[in-house]
Amino acid sequence: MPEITRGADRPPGTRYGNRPTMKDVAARAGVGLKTVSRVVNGEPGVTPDTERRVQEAIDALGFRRNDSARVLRKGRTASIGLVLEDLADPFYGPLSRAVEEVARAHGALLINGSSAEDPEREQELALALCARRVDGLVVIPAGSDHRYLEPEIRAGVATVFVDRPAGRIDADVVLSDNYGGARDGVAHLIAHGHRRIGFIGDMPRIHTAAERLRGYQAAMADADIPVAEHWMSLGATSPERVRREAEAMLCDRDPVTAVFTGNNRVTVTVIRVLAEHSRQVALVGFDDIELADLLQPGVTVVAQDAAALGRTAAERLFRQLDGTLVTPERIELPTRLITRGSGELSPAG
Amino acid sequence: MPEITRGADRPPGTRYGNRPTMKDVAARAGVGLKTVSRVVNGEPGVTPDTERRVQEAIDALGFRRNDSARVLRKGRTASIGLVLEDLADPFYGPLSRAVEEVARAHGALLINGSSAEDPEREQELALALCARRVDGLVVIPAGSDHRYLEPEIRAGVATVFVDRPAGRIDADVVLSDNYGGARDGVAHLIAHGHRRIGFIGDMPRIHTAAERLRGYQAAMADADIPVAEHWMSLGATSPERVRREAEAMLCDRDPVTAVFTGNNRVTVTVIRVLAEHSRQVALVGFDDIELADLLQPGVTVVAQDAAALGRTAAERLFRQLDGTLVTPERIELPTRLITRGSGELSPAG
DNA sequence: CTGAAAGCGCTTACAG
DNA sequence: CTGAAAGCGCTTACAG
Repeated sequence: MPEITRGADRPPGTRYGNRPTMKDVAARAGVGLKTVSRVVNGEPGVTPDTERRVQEAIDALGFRRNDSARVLRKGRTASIGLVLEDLADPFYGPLSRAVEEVARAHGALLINGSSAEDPEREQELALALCARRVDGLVVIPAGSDHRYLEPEIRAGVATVFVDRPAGRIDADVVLSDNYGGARDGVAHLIAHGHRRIGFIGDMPRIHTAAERLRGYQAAMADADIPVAEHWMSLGATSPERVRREAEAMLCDRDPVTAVFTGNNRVTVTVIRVLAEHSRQVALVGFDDIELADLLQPGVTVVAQDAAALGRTAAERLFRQLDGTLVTPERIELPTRLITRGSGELSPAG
Repeated sequence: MPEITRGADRPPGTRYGNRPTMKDVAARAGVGLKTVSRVVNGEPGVTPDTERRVQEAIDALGFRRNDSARVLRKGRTASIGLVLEDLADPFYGPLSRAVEEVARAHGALLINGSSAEDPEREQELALALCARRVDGLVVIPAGSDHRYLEPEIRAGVATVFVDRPAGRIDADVVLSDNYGGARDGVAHLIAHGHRRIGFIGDMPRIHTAAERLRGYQAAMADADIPVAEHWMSLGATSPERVRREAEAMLCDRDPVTAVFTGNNRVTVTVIRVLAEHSRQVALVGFDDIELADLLQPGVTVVAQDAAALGRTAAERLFRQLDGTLVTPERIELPTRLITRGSGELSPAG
């Protein structure tokens, strides 16, 4: 096993000082710098013999082109940034993967960052990515004011917002039909005889949460059902809060017979609460969840297509970079109601 | 709304050509380049008055330092790469997030890439990241020969392998105790009276799959239970194959009374098969899965701590970069048996 | 077919 | 306290 030299053994600040450069390759092959560049980049105009000599020098020295230097000269970095809420959330995994696949198809790398739903952290991250001169940015907004990105967009950073709209700037946005999905989900509960329906969602400043609540309210209004204030609860999706709210709605003097949950995290907690509850309560949740079909009853959901959101956004990003796209648009992807049992329970008593 | 200039309106190849540089700021503020650099980097030795003038020029021009250029001069890029199998897999989300958090604490960005379990793609990705001169690389290996990374490691790229060991090179490795976890899980089934226990796992070339099979075999041997060849199945984790194998084991003339599943994807499919099956069959799965506690029966699992794997690996990576770490080590994190019902069923008949 | 010079946007090392 | 020159490792534009 060859001794592997670690950072510690090298003079500080010269991590790559011992890396061979094109200059080293040129010297060894006895050719000019530009000729090495030609060989490395597969450009034409090099005799087979010269090419062979250069290639030998490359192999002997273990040369690998420094793309950072290349980037500085070329302008484009062939990398894009993705700012999302939390990579660990099962909703963002597929979205992120979809963005990555599109990036890969365009020869670009993907830099990921989690904002943890903190607007300041979102901004810090997005601007750090711009400082690295990513070619484009896919942002799932945590904040509601994105004017800080205007100079970057003007300087040529392609930008697409996903899942939630951009705040106070005109930009490409790819969303799910949150309003329509929630409205359909709640209408489904109403169609099964429910009138006392609770809504538990995420913090009201999050666009998707507000839109889904609006959908709930529209469905209730369409059916002429007056909504009690305490049937609606927006706030942090921590299990503690959701549990408290769900229990309150269920044990009220005036208990709900069905609950519509505003996202996957809320749904999971409410399922737990309902499992401990004696009376059967209907449930429809926004976002699909794994194994939803195997629970008793199966969980009826309004599913959005996370991968499609990511794919659509990334494709628009690269079309911006192509110059094919000029006018910002708002794209809305449909949701899908998947019935599995929990949403088809009729009101008890 | 101000007109936003898109890529299309700019001469090709000069995306950032219109970005102000330190030189522009210097000219506008009437100072030298180095003075701008001092202000931008918060270095001492600038009069308050000069600093103010420079700051004004920065704001007026909308200057943002080009970190790509900075990196070229400084040596370190303050970015690390993570090569994993699939960002969309619920196991890798938390792992990835944990790596990101550690990177963030060290002021570094994270570039993610999915190998899709393809050794060639792993290599291509890892080398592309090296060409970008990431400071370090966290790799969840798809391949079994990582000698291609030797020149990079020698050149100073910190490297840590996670989840599976490196192949044919000496490097830091952070693993779960796959062997011990599987052995304990199978021993748990044996303790509940099972002797006919099936094992369905991932492809044998994947280290974790092989180790878990070894754990299964050890537990069976410890209990003096001879293992029939057709009780063990390693292969692709596609639902089709897993379903076929599970059904074969269950409907055999000599059916198993319990199944040990080798990872989360296999577990999910086997749960589906068992749900359709008339006879109750015990199940213990490797990897925890969401909502496992809410199924009927709850799913007993051998859980690994994905976040801890990521955190541990990333921390070692930065310790390599500090120079605090010199000798490659193999770290094994414990697994945890979580009993929820399915693993405590006794053999039927 | 080949290469010397200039430059990408910064930082380093040094001199005033 | 301040700045001119050189250089990081490439590519571009040009000349031979």
